[in-house]
Amino acid sequence: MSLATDTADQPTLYKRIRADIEKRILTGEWPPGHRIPFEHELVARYGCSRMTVNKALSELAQADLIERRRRAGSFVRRPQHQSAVLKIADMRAEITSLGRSYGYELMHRKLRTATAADRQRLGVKKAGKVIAIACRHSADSVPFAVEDRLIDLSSVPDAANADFSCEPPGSWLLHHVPWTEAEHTISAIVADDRTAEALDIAVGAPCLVIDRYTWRSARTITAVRLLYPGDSHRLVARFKGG
Amino acid sequence: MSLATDTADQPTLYKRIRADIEKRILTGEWPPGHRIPFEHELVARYGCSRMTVNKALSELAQADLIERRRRAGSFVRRPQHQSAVLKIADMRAEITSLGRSYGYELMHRKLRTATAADRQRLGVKKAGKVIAIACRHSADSVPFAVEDRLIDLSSVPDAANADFSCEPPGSWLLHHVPWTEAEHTISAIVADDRTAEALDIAVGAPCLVIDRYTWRSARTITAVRLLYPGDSHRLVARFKGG
DNA sequence: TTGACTTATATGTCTAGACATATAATCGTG
DNA sequence: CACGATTATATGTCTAGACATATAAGTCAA
Repeated sequence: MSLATDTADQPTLYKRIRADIEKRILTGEWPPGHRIPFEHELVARYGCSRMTVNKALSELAQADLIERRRRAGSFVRRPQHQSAVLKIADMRAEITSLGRSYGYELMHRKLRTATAADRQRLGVKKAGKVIAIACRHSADSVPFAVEDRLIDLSSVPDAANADFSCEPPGSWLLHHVPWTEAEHTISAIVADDRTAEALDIAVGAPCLVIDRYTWRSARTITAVRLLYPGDSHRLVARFKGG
Repeated sequence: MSLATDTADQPTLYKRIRADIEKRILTGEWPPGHRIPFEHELVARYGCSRMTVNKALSELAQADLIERRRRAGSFVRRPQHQSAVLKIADMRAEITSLGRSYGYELMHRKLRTATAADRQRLGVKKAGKVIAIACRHSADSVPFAVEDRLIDLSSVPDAANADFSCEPPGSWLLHHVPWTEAEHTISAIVADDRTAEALDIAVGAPCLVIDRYTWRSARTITAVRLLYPGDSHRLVARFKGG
Protein backbone atom coordinates (compact mmCIF):
# COMPACT_ATOMS: atom_id res chain seq x y z
CA MET A 1 0.00 0.00 0.00
CA SER A 2 1.36 3.32 -1.00
CA LEU A 3 -1.32 5.13 0.92
CA ALA A 4 -1.15 6.68 4.33
CA THR A 5 1.72 9.00 3.56
CA ASP A 6 0.05 11.46 5.80
CA THR A 7 3.00 13.56 6.71
CA ALA A 8 4.58 13.88 3.31
CA ASP A 9 3.28 15.95 0.47
CA GLN A 10 0.85 18.00 2.56
CA PRO A 11 -0.23 20.98 0.52
CA THR A 12 0.18 23.59 3.20
CA LEU A 13 0.50 23.64 6.93
CA TYR A 14 -2.86 25.17 7.76
CA LYS A 15 -4.61 22.71 5.49
CA ARG A 16 -2.84 19.87 7.20
CA ILE A 17 -3.87 21.16 10.60
CA ARG A 18 -7.43 21.52 9.39
CA ALA A 19 -7.41 18.02 7.90
CA ASP A 20 -5.93 16.53 11.07
CA ILE A 21 -8.66 17.99 13.23
CA GLU A 22 -11.35 17.13 10.73
CA LYS A 23 -10.19 13.54 10.72
CA ARG A 24 -10.40 13.21 14.47
CA ILE A 25 -13.90 14.61 14.41
CA LEU A 26 -15.02 12.32 11.62
CA THR A 27 -13.58 9.21 13.18
CA GLY A 28 -15.36 10.04 16.40
CA GLU A 29 -12.10 10.33 18.30
CA TRP A 30 -13.25 13.82 19.21
CA PRO A 31 -17.00 13.51 19.68
CA PRO A 32 -19.48 16.39 19.66
CA GLY A 33 -18.86 18.68 22.59
CA HIS A 34 -15.19 17.75 22.83
CA ARG A 35 -12.84 20.68 23.37
CA ILE A 36 -10.23 21.04 20.68
CA PRO A 37 -6.71 21.95 21.80
CA PHE A 38 -6.22 25.66 22.38
CA GLU A 39 -4.55 27.68 19.68
CA HIS A 40 -1.37 28.03 21.73
CA GLU A 41 -1.25 24.25 22.14
CA LEU A 42 -1.59 23.71 18.42
CA VAL A 43 1.05 26.37 17.84
CA ALA A 44 3.39 24.36 20.04
CA ARG A 45 2.45 21.04 18.44
CA TYR A 46 2.90 22.20 14.86
CA GLY A 47 5.64 24.71 15.49
CA CYS A 48 3.99 27.52 13.59
CA SER A 49 2.59 30.95 14.28
CA ARG A 50 -0.81 31.52 15.83
CA MET A 51 -2.24 33.00 12.62
CA THR A 52 -1.70 29.68 10.87
CA VAL A 53 -3.67 27.59 13.36
CA ASN A 54 -6.20 30.39 13.58
CA LYS A 55 -6.82 30.14 9.86
CA ALA A 56 -7.36 26.39 10.12
CA LEU A 57 -9.78 26.76 13.02
CA SER A 58 -11.60 29.67 11.41
CA GLU A 59 -12.32 27.61 8.34
CA LEU A 60 -13.58 24.71 10.42
CA ALA A 61 -15.82 27.18 12.22
CA GLN A 62 -17.11 28.64 8.96
CA ALA A 63 -17.93 25.11 7.85
CA ASP A 64 -19.86 24.64 11.09
CA LEU A 65 -17.70 21.72 12.09
CA ILE A 66 -16.60 23.40 15.28
CA GLU A 67 -17.86 26.20 17.45
CA ARG A 68 -15.48 28.77 18.88
CA ARG A 69 -16.16 30.50 22.15
CA ARG A 70 -14.03 33.25 23.58
CA ARG A 71 -12.18 32.39 26.69
CA ALA A 72 -13.68 28.88 26.63
CA GLY A 73 -12.06 27.32 23.56
CA SER A 74 -13.20 25.53 20.42
CA PHE A 75 -15.66 22.66 20.52
CA VAL A 76 -16.82 19.96 18.15
CA ARG A 77 -20.36 20.65 16.98
CA ARG A 78 -23.12 18.12 16.71
CA PRO A 79 -23.71 16.85 13.19
CA GLN A 80 -26.34 18.86 11.43
CA HIS A 81 -29.73 17.73 10.29
CA GLN A 82 -30.28 16.81 6.75
CA SER A 83 -31.88 19.12 4.30
CA ALA A 84 -31.36 19.35 0.62
CA VAL A 85 -31.68 22.25 -1.69
CA LEU A 86 -33.50 21.07 -4.72
CA LYS A 87 -32.71 23.24 -7.66
CA ILE A 88 -35.46 23.56 -10.17
CA ALA A 89 -34.60 26.31 -12.56
CA ASP A 90 -37.06 27.07 -15.24
CA MET A 91 -37.25 24.47 -17.93
CA ARG A 92 -35.39 26.40 -20.59
CA ALA A 93 -32.44 26.98 -18.28
CA GLU A 94 -32.54 23.39 -17.16
CA ILE A 95 -32.34 22.07 -20.70
CA THR A 96 -29.91 24.59 -22.15
CA SER A 97 -27.58 24.07 -19.20
CA LEU A 98 -27.33 20.46 -20.34
CA GLY A 99 -26.04 21.73 -23.64
CA ARG A 100 -29.20 20.72 -25.45
CA SER A 101 -31.49 22.85 -27.55
CA TYR A 102 -34.74 23.84 -25.95
CA GLY A 103 -38.07 23.32 -27.62
CA TYR A 104 -41.48 24.44 -26.43
CA GLU A 105 -44.91 23.59 -27.68
CA LEU A 106 -48.22 24.85 -26.36
CA MET A 107 -50.70 22.02 -26.61
CA HIS A 108 -53.71 23.51 -24.96
CA ARG A 109 -54.79 26.77 -23.38
CA LYS A 110 -58.17 27.60 -21.99
CA LEU A 111 -59.49 30.44 -19.90
CA ARG A 112 -62.45 29.36 -17.86
CA THR A 113 -64.34 29.86 -14.64
CA ALA A 114 -62.84 27.54 -12.05
CA THR A 115 -64.54 24.18 -11.87
CA ALA A 116 -64.91 22.32 -8.60
CA ALA A 117 -61.85 20.28 -9.48
CA ASP A 118 -59.88 23.45 -10.29
CA ARG A 119 -60.85 25.01 -6.98
CA GLN A 120 -59.76 21.97 -5.07
CA ARG A 121 -56.47 21.78 -6.91
CA LEU A 122 -55.71 25.44 -6.26
CA GLY A 123 -57.05 25.30 -2.73
CA VAL A 124 -59.39 28.24 -3.21
CA LYS A 125 -63.05 28.55 -2.34
CA LYS A 126 -64.32 31.23 -4.65
CA ALA A 127 -65.00 30.42 -8.26
CA GLY A 128 -62.83 32.94 -10.09
CA LYS A 129 -61.26 32.71 -13.50
CA VAL A 130 -58.38 30.36 -14.19
CA ILE A 131 -56.16 29.47 -17.11
CA ALA A 132 -55.56 25.82 -17.81
CA ILE A 133 -52.49 25.06 -19.85
CA ALA A 134 -50.96 21.92 -21.25
CA CYS A 135 -47.59 22.16 -22.92
CA ARG A 136 -44.55 20.16 -23.77
CA HIS A 137 -40.85 20.88 -23.31
CA SER A 138 -38.33 19.13 -25.47
CA ALA A 139 -34.56 18.80 -25.59
CA ASP A 140 -32.98 18.36 -29.00
CA SER A 141 -36.47 17.78 -30.36
CA VAL A 142 -37.06 14.85 -28.02
CA PRO A 143 -39.88 15.19 -25.47
CA PHE A 144 -38.38 16.13 -22.14
CA ALA A 145 -41.40 16.79 -20.00
CA VAL A 146 -45.10 17.52 -20.30
CA GLU A 147 -46.65 20.17 -18.15
CA ASP A 148 -50.21 20.49 -16.93
CA ARG A 149 -50.77 23.85 -15.26
CA LEU A 150 -53.50 25.88 -13.67
CA ILE A 151 -53.04 29.61 -13.02
CA ASP A 152 -55.31 31.51 -10.67
CA LEU A 153 -56.21 34.71 -12.51
CA SER A 154 -57.49 36.40 -9.39
CA SER A 155 -53.91 36.24 -8.08
CA VAL A 156 -52.20 36.91 -11.40
CA PRO A 157 -54.59 38.92 -13.59
CA ASP A 158 -51.80 39.79 -16.02
CA ALA A 159 -51.51 36.17 -17.05
CA ALA A 160 -54.68 36.56 -19.08
CA ASN A 161 -52.80 38.77 -21.54
CA ALA A 162 -49.60 36.77 -21.62
CA ASP A 163 -48.78 34.98 -24.84
CA PHE A 164 -48.03 31.42 -23.87
CA SER A 165 -47.70 30.23 -27.43
CA CYS A 166 -44.06 31.20 -27.47
CA GLU A 167 -43.07 31.63 -23.85
CA PRO A 168 -43.55 28.78 -21.39
CA PRO A 169 -45.87 29.72 -18.53
CA GLY A 170 -43.21 28.72 -16.01
CA SER A 171 -40.75 31.25 -17.42
CA TRP A 172 -43.39 33.92 -17.67
CA LEU A 173 -44.47 33.45 -14.07
CA LEU A 174 -40.89 33.27 -12.85
CA HIS A 175 -40.16 36.63 -14.42
CA HIS A 176 -43.43 38.38 -13.63
CA VAL A 177 -44.63 37.03 -10.31
CA PRO A 178 -42.67 36.88 -7.09
CA TRP A 179 -43.51 33.93 -4.89
CA THR A 180 -43.08 33.48 -1.20
CA GLU A 181 -43.75 29.83 -0.72
CA ALA A 182 -43.95 26.65 -2.68
CA GLU A 183 -44.43 22.99 -2.14
CA HIS A 184 -43.17 20.12 -4.20
CA THR A 185 -44.50 16.62 -4.14
CA ILE A 186 -42.51 13.99 -5.94
CA SER A 187 -43.86 10.64 -6.92
CA ALA A 188 -43.70 8.03 -9.63
CA ILE A 189 -46.34 6.58 -11.93
CA VAL A 190 -46.39 4.40 -14.99
CA ALA A 191 -47.39 6.05 -18.24
CA ASP A 192 -50.99 5.74 -19.37
CA ASP A 193 -51.97 6.01 -23.03
CA ARG A 194 -52.17 9.77 -23.17
CA THR A 195 -48.94 10.36 -21.25
CA ALA A 196 -47.09 7.76 -23.28
CA GLU A 197 -48.10 9.48 -26.48
CA ALA A 198 -47.16 12.95 -25.26
CA LEU A 199 -43.76 11.83 -24.04
CA ASP A 200 -43.18 9.40 -26.87
CA ILE A 201 -42.54 6.50 -24.54
CA ALA A 202 -44.13 3.10 -24.08
CA VAL A 203 -47.33 2.62 -22.13
CA GLY A 204 -46.32 1.26 -18.74
CA ALA A 205 -42.93 2.98 -18.76
CA PRO A 206 -41.96 4.75 -15.51
CA CYS A 207 -42.61 8.47 -15.15
CA LEU A 208 -41.30 10.89 -12.58
CA VAL A 209 -44.02 13.22 -11.35
CA ILE A 210 -43.47 16.61 -9.78
CA ASP A 211 -46.43 18.53 -8.44
CA ARG A 212 -45.65 22.09 -7.52
CA TYR A 213 -47.91 24.57 -5.79
CA THR A 214 -46.80 28.15 -5.55
CA TRP A 215 -48.17 30.84 -3.30
CA ARG A 216 -47.61 34.49 -2.60
CA SER A 217 -48.51 35.25 0.99
CA ALA A 218 -51.18 32.59 1.36
CA ARG A 219 -52.59 33.29 -2.10
CA THR A 220 -52.31 30.50 -4.60
CA ILE A 221 -50.59 31.51 -7.79
CA THR A 222 -50.32 28.32 -9.74
CA ALA A 223 -50.44 24.56 -9.54
CA VAL A 224 -48.39 22.56 -11.97
CA ARG A 225 -47.81 18.89 -12.64
CA LEU A 226 -44.69 17.91 -14.55
CA LEU A 227 -44.26 14.47 -16.03
CA TYR A 228 -40.77 13.32 -16.97
CA PRO A 229 -39.80 10.07 -18.59
CA GLY A 230 -38.48 8.31 -15.49
CA ASP A 231 -35.73 6.32 -17.03
CA SER A 232 -34.14 9.10 -18.99
CA HIS A 233 -34.53 12.16 -16.87
CA ARG A 234 -32.77 12.76 -13.61
CA LEU A 235 -33.55 15.59 -11.31
CA VAL A 236 -30.41 16.63 -9.56
CA ALA A 237 -30.22 18.51 -6.30
CA ARG A 238 -26.79 19.51 -5.17
CA PHE A 239 -26.55 21.29 -1.91
CA LYS A 240 -24.43 22.34 0.95
CA GLY A 241 -25.05 20.95 4.32
CA GLY A 242 -25.03 22.72 7.54
CA MET B 1 -34.82 56.23 13.20
CA SER B 2 -31.69 55.35 15.00
CA LEU B 3 -30.99 52.50 12.64
CA ALA B 4 -29.19 52.56 9.34
CA THR B 5 -26.01 53.96 10.75
CA ASP B 6 -24.09 52.12 8.13
CA THR B 7 -20.73 53.60 8.70
CA ALA B 8 -20.82 53.59 12.45
CA ASP B 9 -20.73 50.54 14.62
CA GLN B 10 -19.20 48.31 11.95
CA PRO B 11 -18.23 45.06 13.60
CA THR B 12 -14.82 44.70 12.08
CA LEU B 13 -13.13 45.87 8.96
CA TYR B 14 -12.86 42.55 7.19
CA LYS B 15 -16.52 41.81 7.85
CA ARG B 16 -17.44 45.14 6.42
CA ILE B 17 -15.37 44.49 3.32
CA ARG B 18 -16.98 41.08 2.98
CA ALA B 19 -20.47 42.54 3.45
CA ASP B 20 -19.80 45.30 0.93
CA ILE B 21 -18.76 42.85 -1.75
CA GLU B 22 -21.54 40.42 -0.89
CA LYS B 23 -24.08 43.19 -1.25
CA ARG B 24 -22.88 44.16 -4.68
CA ILE B 25 -23.04 40.56 -5.79
CA LEU B 26 -26.49 39.95 -4.38
CA THR B 27 -27.94 43.13 -5.84
CA GLY B 28 -26.58 42.22 -9.23
CA GLU B 29 -24.34 45.26 -9.42
CA TRP B 30 -21.49 42.80 -9.92
CA PRO B 31 -22.98 40.05 -12.07
CA PRO B 32 -21.61 36.52 -12.42
CA GLY B 33 -18.25 36.56 -14.13
CA HIS B 34 -17.48 40.09 -13.03
CA ARG B 35 -13.95 40.58 -11.77
CA ILE B 36 -13.93 42.08 -8.34
CA PRO B 37 -11.15 44.56 -7.47
CA PHE B 38 -7.70 43.14 -6.89
CA GLU B 39 -6.52 42.79 -3.34
CA HIS B 40 -4.13 45.71 -3.70
CA GLU B 41 -6.99 47.89 -4.93
CA LEU B 42 -9.13 46.96 -1.94
CA VAL B 43 -6.15 47.60 0.30
CA ALA B 44 -5.94 51.11 -1.12
CA ARG B 45 -9.70 51.66 -0.92
CA TYR B 46 -10.08 50.54 2.68
CA GLY B 47 -6.66 51.63 3.88
CA CYS B 48 -5.79 48.36 5.52
CA SER B 49 -3.26 45.59 5.16
CA ARG B 50 -3.50 42.89 2.55
CA MET B 51 -4.19 40.18 5.10
CA THR B 52 -7.42 41.91 6.03
CA VAL B 53 -8.87 41.99 2.53
CA ASN B 54 -7.49 38.52 1.97
CA LYS B 55 -9.50 37.23 4.89
CA ALA B 56 -12.67 38.80 3.52
CA LEU B 57 -12.09 37.35 0.06
CA SER B 58 -11.13 33.95 1.41
CA GLU B 59 -14.39 33.66 3.28
CA LEU B 60 -16.38 34.67 0.22
CA ALA B 61 -14.50 32.01 -1.71
CA GLN B 62 -15.20 29.39 0.95
CA ALA B 63 -18.88 30.32 0.71
CA ASP B 64 -18.72 29.79 -3.08
CA LEU B 65 -19.78 33.33 -3.74
CA ILE B 66 -16.61 34.12 -5.63
CA GLU B 67 -13.93 32.17 -7.37
CA ARG B 68 -10.29 33.10 -7.00
CA ARG B 69 -7.75 32.45 -9.72
CA ARG B 70 -4.07 33.10 -9.38
CA ARG B 71 -2.74 35.84 -11.52
CA ALA B 72 -6.21 36.45 -12.97
CA GLY B 73 -8.12 37.81 -10.00
CA SER B 74 -11.35 37.03 -8.17
CA PHE B 75 -14.62 36.55 -9.99
CA VAL B 76 -18.28 36.46 -9.07
CA ARG B 77 -19.64 32.94 -9.38
CA ARG B 78 -22.96 31.99 -10.87
CA PRO B 79 -25.63 32.24 -8.21
CA GLN B 80 -28.00 29.44 -7.47
CA HIS B 81 -31.32 29.59 -9.23
CA GLN B 82 -34.69 28.85 -7.80
CA SER B 83 -34.28 26.33 -5.06
CA ALA B 84 -36.36 24.28 -2.73
CA VAL B 85 -35.44 22.92 0.61
CA LEU B 86 -36.07 19.25 0.53
CA LYS B 87 -36.09 17.84 3.98
CA ILE B 88 -35.20 14.23 4.22
CA ALA B 89 -34.90 13.40 7.84
CA ASP B 90 -33.73 9.95 8.68
CA MET B 91 -36.15 7.21 7.84
CA ARG B 92 -37.29 6.54 11.38
CA ALA B 93 -38.23 10.18 11.90
CA GLU B 94 -39.92 10.27 8.52
CA ILE B 95 -42.12 7.29 9.32
CA THR B 96 -42.87 8.02 12.94
CA SER B 97 -43.81 11.57 12.03
CA LEU B 98 -46.55 10.06 9.90
CA GLY B 99 -47.88 8.40 13.03
CA ARG B 100 -46.85 4.97 11.88
CA SER B 101 -44.65 2.46 13.62
CA TYR B 102 -41.14 2.13 12.29
CA GLY B 103 -39.61 -1.18 11.39
CA TYR B 104 -36.06 -1.91 10.27
CA GLU B 105 -34.50 -5.01 8.85
CA LEU B 106 -30.88 -5.52 7.84
CA MET B 107 -30.87 -7.72 4.79
CA HIS B 108 -27.21 -7.77 3.91
CA ARG B 109 -23.95 -6.37 5.18
CA LYS B 110 -20.52 -6.93 3.79
CA LEU B 111 -17.14 -5.37 4.43
CA ARG B 112 -14.92 -5.61 1.40
CA THR B 113 -12.14 -3.98 -0.52
CA ALA B 114 -13.72 -1.61 -2.99
CA THR B 115 -14.40 -3.17 -6.35
CA ALA B 116 -14.13 -1.19 -9.55
CA ALA B 117 -17.89 -0.65 -9.45
CA ASP B 118 -17.72 0.50 -5.83
CA ARG B 119 -14.99 2.97 -6.65
CA GLN B 120 -16.94 4.39 -9.52
CA ARG B 121 -20.06 4.71 -7.43
CA LEU B 122 -18.20 6.50 -4.66
CA GLY B 123 -16.12 8.53 -7.05
CA VAL B 124 -12.82 7.54 -5.47
CA LYS B 125 -9.68 6.34 -7.14
CA LYS B 126 -7.91 4.43 -4.43
CA ALA B 127 -9.10 0.97 -3.50
CA GLY B 128 -9.85 1.24 0.20
CA LYS B 129 -12.31 -0.70 2.31
CA VAL B 130 -16.04 -0.19 1.98
CA ILE B 131 -19.16 -1.51 3.62
CA ALA B 132 -22.05 -2.56 1.40
CA ILE B 133 -25.43 -2.65 3.06
CA ALA B 134 -28.90 -3.61 1.96
CA CYS B 135 -31.80 -3.02 4.31
CA ARG B 136 -35.50 -2.41 4.43
CA HIS B 137 -37.58 0.18 6.23
CA SER B 138 -41.21 -0.50 6.96
CA ALA B 139 -44.16 1.45 8.29
CA ASP B 140 -46.77 -0.49 10.27
CA SER B 141 -45.08 -3.66 9.09
CA VAL B 142 -45.59 -2.71 5.46
CA PRO B 143 -42.48 -2.21 3.32
CA PHE B 144 -41.82 1.50 3.00
CA ALA B 145 -38.48 1.65 1.25
CA VAL B 146 -35.50 -0.51 0.46
CA GLU B 147 -32.03 0.87 0.81
CA ASP B 148 -28.82 -0.06 -0.96
CA ARG B 149 -25.84 1.70 0.56
CA LEU B 150 -22.08 1.94 0.24
CA ILE B 151 -19.96 3.56 2.95
CA ASP B 152 -16.38 4.62 2.35
CA LEU B 153 -14.44 3.37 5.34
CA SER B 154 -11.44 5.53 4.62
CA SER B 155 -13.70 8.53 5.24
CA VAL B 156 -15.67 6.99 8.09
CA PRO B 157 -13.43 4.38 9.73
CA ASP B 158 -15.73 4.05 12.73
CA ALA B 159 -18.49 2.63 10.58
CA ALA B 160 -16.64 -0.68 10.60
CA ASN B 161 -17.53 -1.11 14.26
CA ALA B 162 -21.08 0.14 14.06
CA ASP B 163 -23.83 -2.38 14.61
CA PHE B 164 -26.20 -2.01 11.70
CA SER B 165 -28.36 -4.94 12.68
CA CYS B 166 -30.44 -2.73 14.95
CA GLU B 167 -29.64 0.81 13.88
CA PRO B 168 -30.18 1.89 10.27
CA PRO B 169 -26.96 3.10 8.65
CA GLY B 170 -28.62 6.38 7.72
CA SER B 171 -29.36 7.14 11.35
CA TRP B 172 -25.94 6.08 12.45
CA LEU B 173 -24.22 8.29 9.88
CA LEU B 174 -26.53 11.19 10.61
CA HIS B 175 -25.56 11.10 14.25
CA HIS B 176 -21.88 10.42 13.82
CA VAL B 177 -20.75 12.15 10.67
CA PRO B 178 -21.21 15.77 9.68
CA TRP B 179 -21.42 16.43 5.96
CA THR B 180 -20.78 19.51 3.91
CA GLU B 181 -22.21 18.61 0.57
CA ALA B 182 -24.62 16.17 -0.94
CA GLU B 183 -26.27 15.46 -4.23
CA HIS B 184 -29.64 13.93 -4.83
CA THR B 185 -30.72 12.40 -8.06
CA ILE B 186 -34.37 11.57 -8.37
CA SER B 187 -35.74 9.27 -10.99
CA ALA B 188 -38.40 6.67 -11.56
CA ILE B 189 -38.21 3.02 -12.55
CA VAL B 190 -40.59 0.14 -12.75
CA ALA B 191 -40.08 -2.67 -10.27
CA ASP B 192 -38.10 -5.69 -11.39
CA ASP B 193 -38.55 -9.09 -9.73
CA ARG B 194 -36.20 -8.50 -6.85
CA THR B 195 -37.45 -4.99 -6.08
CA ALA B 196 -41.06 -6.09 -6.33
CA GLU B 197 -40.44 -8.84 -3.83
CA ALA B 198 -38.58 -6.61 -1.40
CA LEU B 199 -41.26 -3.93 -1.50
CA ASP B 200 -44.14 -6.37 -1.75
CA ILE B 201 -45.52 -4.75 -4.86
CA ALA B 202 -46.29 -5.99 -8.34
CA VAL B 203 -43.59 -6.40 -10.95
CA GLY B 204 -43.90 -3.42 -13.29
CA ALA B 205 -45.29 -1.11 -10.63
CA PRO B 206 -43.74 2.38 -10.50
CA CYS B 207 -40.93 3.08 -8.04
CA LEU B 208 -39.50 6.39 -6.95
CA VAL B 209 -35.71 6.28 -6.84
CA ILE B 210 -33.51 8.57 -4.82
CA ASP B 211 -29.77 8.37 -5.17
CA ARG B 212 -27.90 10.35 -2.62
CA TYR B 213 -24.19 11.03 -2.46
CA THR B 214 -22.75 12.68 0.59
CA TRP B 215 -19.38 14.36 0.95
CA ARG B 216 -17.35 16.03 3.60
CA SER B 217 -15.07 18.57 1.91
CA ALA B 218 -14.61 16.70 -1.34
CA ARG B 219 -14.34 13.35 0.43
CA THR B 220 -17.06 10.86 -0.30
CA ILE B 221 -18.77 9.54 2.78
CA THR B 222 -21.55 7.39 1.42
CA ALA B 223 -23.64 6.62 -1.62
CA VAL B 224 -27.17 5.37 -1.12
CA ARG B 225 -30.04 4.35 -3.34
CA LEU B 226 -33.52 4.37 -1.91
CA LEU B 227 -36.44 2.72 -3.64
CA TYR B 228 -39.97 3.73 -2.68
CA PRO B 229 -43.22 2.34 -4.02
CA GLY B 230 -44.08 5.18 -6.39
CA ASP B 231 -47.81 5.14 -6.08
CA SER B 232 -47.97 5.17 -2.32
CA HIS B 233 -45.13 7.35 -1.24
CA ARG B 234 -44.90 11.07 -1.75
CA LEU B 235 -41.83 13.07 -1.04
CA VAL B 236 -42.78 16.54 0.03
CA ALA B 237 -40.61 19.62 -0.07
CA ARG B 238 -42.02 22.83 1.28
CA PHE B 239 -39.91 25.92 1.07
CA LYS B 240 -39.72 29.65 1.06
CA GLY B 241 -38.67 31.61 -1.91
CA GLY B 242 -37.67 35.09 -2.81
C1' DT C 1 -26.45 31.64 49.14
C1' DT C 2 -26.48 35.15 46.08
C1' DG C 3 -25.09 38.97 43.52
C1' DA C 4 -21.58 42.33 42.04
C1' DC C 5 -16.94 43.14 40.97
C1' DT C 6 -12.31 41.76 39.31
C1' DT C 7 -9.07 39.09 36.81
C1' DA C 8 -7.18 35.80 33.79
C1' DT C 9 -7.32 33.97 29.36
C1' DA C 10 -8.72 32.25 24.70
C1' DT C 11 -10.27 33.94 20.77
C1' DG C 12 -10.91 38.05 17.29
C1' DT C 13 -8.80 41.18 14.56
C1' DC C 14 -5.00 43.51 12.48
C1' DT C 15 -0.19 44.86 10.66
C1' DA C 16 3.88 45.17 7.60
C1' DG C 17 6.41 42.70 5.91
C1' DA C 18 8.25 37.90 3.29
C1' DC C 19 8.65 34.16 -0.07
C1' DA C 20 6.04 30.59 -2.88
C1' DT C 21 3.35 29.41 -6.83
C1' DA C 22 0.26 29.23 -10.57
C1' DT C 23 -0.65 31.36 -14.77
C1' DA C 24 -1.89 35.19 -18.18
C1' DA C 25 0.78 37.78 -21.23
C1' DT C 26 4.64 38.61 -23.74
C1' DC C 27 8.53 37.57 -26.44
C1' DG C 28 11.36 34.86 -29.45
C1' DT C 29 12.20 31.28 -32.63
C1' DG C 30 11.44 27.84 -36.17
C1' DC D 1 1.54 31.31 -37.87
C1' DA D 2 2.42 27.95 -34.25
C1' DC D 3 4.71 26.84 -30.20
C1' DG D 4 7.97 26.95 -26.49
C1' DA D 5 10.42 29.89 -23.15
C1' DT D 6 10.32 33.91 -20.26
C1' DT D 7 8.32 37.36 -17.39
C1' DA D 8 5.06 39.80 -14.74
C1' DT D 9 1.62 39.56 -11.43
C1' DA D 10 -2.31 38.19 -8.38
C1' DT D 11 -3.20 35.07 -5.19
C1' DG D 12 -1.55 31.57 -1.41
C1' DT D 13 0.70 30.99 2.66
C1' DC D 14 3.26 32.37 6.62
C1' DT D 15 5.51 35.15 10.55
C1' DA D 16 6.12 37.58 14.99
C1' DG D 17 4.41 40.51 16.92
C1' DA D 18 0.10 43.89 18.81
C1' DC D 19 -4.19 45.34 21.05
C1' DA D 20 -9.30 44.38 21.55
C1' DT D 21 -12.99 41.83 23.61
C1' DA D 22 -15.93 38.47 25.46
C1' DT D 23 -16.35 35.60 29.24
C1' DA D 24 -15.20 31.67 32.61
C1' DA D 25 -13.66 31.73 36.98
C1' DG D 26 -12.37 33.52 41.10
C1' DT D 27 -13.16 37.10 44.92
C1' DC D 28 -15.66 39.46 48.11
C1' DA D 29 -19.42 41.67 50.30
C1' DA D 30 -24.45 41.70 51.56
